[in-house]
Amino acid sequence: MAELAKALSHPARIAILKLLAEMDTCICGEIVQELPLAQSTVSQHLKELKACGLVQGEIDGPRSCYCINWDAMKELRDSIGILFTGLERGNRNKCC
Amino acid sequence: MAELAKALSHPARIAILKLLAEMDTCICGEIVQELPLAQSTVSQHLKELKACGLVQGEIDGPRSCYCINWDAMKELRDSIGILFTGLERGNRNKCC
DNA sequence: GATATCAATCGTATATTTACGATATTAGAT
DNA sequence: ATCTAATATCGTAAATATACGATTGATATC
Repeated sequence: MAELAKALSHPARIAILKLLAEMDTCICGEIVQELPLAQSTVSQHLKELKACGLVQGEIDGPRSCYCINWDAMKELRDSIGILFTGLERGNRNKCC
Repeated sequence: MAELAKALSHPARIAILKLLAEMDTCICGEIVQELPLAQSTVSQHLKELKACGLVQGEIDGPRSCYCINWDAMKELRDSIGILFTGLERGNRNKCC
């Protein structure tokens, strides 16, 4: 879980995930155009997102096609959900 | 949001949050006992969790009392939720 | 006031992350 | 076969994160 959270711990990667989530077409280097980062840097972030499973990649001719792995996103949401069980119970603290 | 995610990006901090969420009493140095880390390290993690608002602290005599800030947790859940709108729509990808 | 306890902070060594330019790789176009 | 465009990878510098021991600070107890 910490691993998945780490993927979300950088603004650039969140921006990438948002882009992929919004565009239904799985863009590739269009991401580079949208972000103020070098191509190699974006490629590196995409690699990390792919490594932890949050996105999938497909080599489509000379260009690459990335898209969100919604199953992994579901897992992420569920695992984070554990932390919020207290919210549903309306937990209040004894002190603080 | 990246800032909050970063707080969750380390196993020790997740462990601390879980401890605080489970025990209704706001423990302090008991956390040190539960984790295989030095006191100073735990203190540092607590400081980070406090800095991003996920936990609150109170100095109670010679000891410190920490507890979860449930409002901040709610915000975290909501902000992360943005990424999952596609899940509710049953999003499927065009490719990959 | 001296002492003990709990926790925060400091200093520091090591590891990891981040970003970039340069280079390599791949496949379509000429 | 060559050239071009889109990406991935490599090498590397700078910044940040992590962990620890040592020290400091605060408060209760003797």
